[in-house]
Amino acid sequence: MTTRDSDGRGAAPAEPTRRVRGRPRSDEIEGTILKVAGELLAEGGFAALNFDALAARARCSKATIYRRWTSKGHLAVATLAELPDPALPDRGDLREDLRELLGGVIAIFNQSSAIPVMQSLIGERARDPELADLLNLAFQAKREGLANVLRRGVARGELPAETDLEFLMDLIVGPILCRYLCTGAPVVEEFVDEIVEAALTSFALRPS
Amino acid sequence: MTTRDSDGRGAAPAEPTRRVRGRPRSDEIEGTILKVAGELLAEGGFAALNFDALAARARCSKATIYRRWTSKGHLAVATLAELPDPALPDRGDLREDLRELLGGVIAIFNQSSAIPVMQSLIGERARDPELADLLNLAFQAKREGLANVLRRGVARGELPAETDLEFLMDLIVGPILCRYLCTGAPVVEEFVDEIVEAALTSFALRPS
Amino acid sequence: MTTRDSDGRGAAPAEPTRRVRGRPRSDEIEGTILKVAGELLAEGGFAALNFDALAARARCSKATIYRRWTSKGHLAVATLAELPDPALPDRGDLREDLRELLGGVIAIFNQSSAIPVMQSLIGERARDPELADLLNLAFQAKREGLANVLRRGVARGELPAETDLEFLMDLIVGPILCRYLCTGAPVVEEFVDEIVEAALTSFALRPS
Amino acid sequence: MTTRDSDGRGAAPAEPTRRVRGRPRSDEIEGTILKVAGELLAEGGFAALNFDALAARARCSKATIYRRWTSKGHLAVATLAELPDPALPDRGDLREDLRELLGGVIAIFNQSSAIPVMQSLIGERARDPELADLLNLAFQAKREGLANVLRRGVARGELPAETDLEFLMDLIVGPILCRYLCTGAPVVEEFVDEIVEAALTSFALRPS
DNA sequence: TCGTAAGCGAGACGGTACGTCGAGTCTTGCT
DNA sequence: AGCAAGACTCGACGTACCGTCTCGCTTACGA
Repeated sequence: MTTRDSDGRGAAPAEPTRRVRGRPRSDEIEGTILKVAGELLAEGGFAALNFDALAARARCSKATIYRRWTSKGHLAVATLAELPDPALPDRGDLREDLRELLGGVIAIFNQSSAIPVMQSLIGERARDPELADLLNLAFQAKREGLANVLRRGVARGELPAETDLEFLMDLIVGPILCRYLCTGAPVVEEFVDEIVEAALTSFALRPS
Repeated sequence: MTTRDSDGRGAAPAEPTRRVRGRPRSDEIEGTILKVAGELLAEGGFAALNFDALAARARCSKATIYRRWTSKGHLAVATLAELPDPALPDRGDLREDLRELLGGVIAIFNQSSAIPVMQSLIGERARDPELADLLNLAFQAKREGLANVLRRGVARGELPAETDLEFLMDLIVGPILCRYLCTGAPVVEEFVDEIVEAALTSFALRPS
Repeated sequence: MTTRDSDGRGAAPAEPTRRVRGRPRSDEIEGTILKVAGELLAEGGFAALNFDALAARARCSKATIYRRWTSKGHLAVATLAELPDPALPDRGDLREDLRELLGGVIAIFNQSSAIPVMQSLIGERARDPELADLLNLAFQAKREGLANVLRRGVARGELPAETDLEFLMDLIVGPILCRYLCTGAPVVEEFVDEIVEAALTSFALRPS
Repeated sequence: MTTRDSDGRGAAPAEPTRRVRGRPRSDEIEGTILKVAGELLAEGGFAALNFDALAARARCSKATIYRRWTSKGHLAVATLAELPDPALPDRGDLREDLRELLGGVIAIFNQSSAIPVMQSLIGERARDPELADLLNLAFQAKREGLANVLRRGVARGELPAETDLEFLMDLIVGPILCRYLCTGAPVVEEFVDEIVEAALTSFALRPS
């Protein structure tokens, strides 16, 4: 998800006058910038995401970057959105689905450089409300997979119909984020399993 | 808790020659700096904690600040440590104690400007490992109260003796931090109560 | 005098196949650009002659300008060449002719915005030798009128045949340029008259 | 003559509280900057006077330069002021004195890189009125030597008491500047001698 | 009449310099 | 030795302009 200034008009079907005047922006450059930005972030975290260095390594000019993303934060959010999403499991069992989904998520996080990036972005929230919104959107998107799994659990009768899904998600996601972002403690499969157990114990109708 | 470089208090018994050469440091200035730093942080977050501005408002020189705290991060951690600690409840009931303790904590956080400061500090973790350690210490200190309450619950037989307290604390603290730091959602009494209920449902021997 | 790249006027006699393929350049735009360029120069000097702003105000594209003038300097020289030339006097008396010619010149300069433009162009000489040549041509053209008047003075016997006209022109033009370009002092009729007197005193055979 | 923001208090005798607080500005750096600036100007004219390059070559930071001179123009004027002044001749004869003084001046100019610098500065006059004032002061200072020689000529009776010295100076200096700045023609001893001859023919009481 | 070469508006592009700002350090003279 | 003041280095920031380029459209000649 990039932050082009001219987007978000929302699903215009059969875009008739979509052809804008002037030279179109280069998609290739956009990809290169995101790739290089990801590399820089992986190498040295948010602090290393330096527009001068980025421009030099992407062989483009700073203006070309600023034309697309108005700040380091926006760019970092965009690289975050490039992260792969884990496969959505659907095995017919809530416990199984949760373990698989969360296992996939932490596998992706553990072997990417996304954690320091997220930490830095949280630091930027304080100064840039627009970035905060962007970040919320990104978070929401990431939570959507979890919401789907839980909704299926409700449909299957594994969770009560009146379950407060938002709270349940906080309960599941919170401890993971706490380790990733605050304490820096390792997040492993067993930790996730314990969380799933605790959540199901608290909420599930038939704790198997 | 400041981070004087020449700490080591408590070691020298009967400090007779404690009188060092030269002019002694002014305690008054130290308090002023912390106060002003807190104001700046409250006004504009970590970004507003600018040493030039701070020196000007505290009517001291930058050197005087650096002599005490070696970086912005250290200073911010110090202001965080100035936050009051909630009273440690001990009513003989785990549920009551947890609700009171956590309620006190969120009351303090909700009416201070500590949240953006913590967000910023998490952002700094990525760049400064030394700061990360400092921050961990500060976190640990804050968790100590919770650990005490839980330990008393174990002693009273409300929790199994083999309970993984670290995990339980992650389970309790995680959702709160998740809201404070990531989603920015409000943290109210009801939310805390739900967390306590869920935690006790999962772990308590007699869920009352 | 513009600086079309496809100049070569005057050479081809009876240009039969002069008609090139493709859409011909718009003369109207050319005039508009020169007009707007003159306005910009008058408003803020050479620095204000900004191709982006110029294109916007002339409602044309930058490419259209660059197609005609290869640089800011060339364009500025072109606007300078748009200045009117004073009438060439021929009253049969050198003193009279000089006073009239020079009076006409300073009248034009005083009420145009050409001075800051010339100053800026002199500044560009240092960096762009090609522009320097262009500027020399423009200067030469402006001096030609003066040369004619002086040559008629020689022909009438008012000046010695062996007079170094180049030097005499420097002597006459120098003080005026000195004021216009260096000191910024006002250039009025009396000043010109004094120069003419001094020049004739030094060079004329019969100082009337 | 530098352009320190805090100067011009004018000849306070026995400056008592002249000692300002804080670290004093480094004279050494100031000299280095001026030297390097002169080199850059000599190498590539005003366009090469690039603050980044200058800072790199002078091994100082841009802020240190900006602290002293607020723009390229100011800095260039300062390097101009570093030019040596010719010896003030006083042989008791106006013609001799003028030839020697002007010969000295053109010798200095011809073997320095001051001409393109002056051209560029004239270009900047148009945009920066403050610089224009600075430049006028510098010009005035340079003219002072000539004014002294002429005043002595008046005192000796070689020039009429009522001579308009300002005009006479324009007459002498104008042609030289014209060549240096506008036409780029060489300025040699013979040219200066001709000017002196012409000026004396027009103004001197006893044209020797 | 229709193809095609050039002109055209729009605006993205790589470069380069700008002037500013914040961090952390250093250098004065005074206390 | 601490202190206020303020200069210092370093390096990123975001902006602006230059001169070039790439689009898709328009114009008018010539086949």
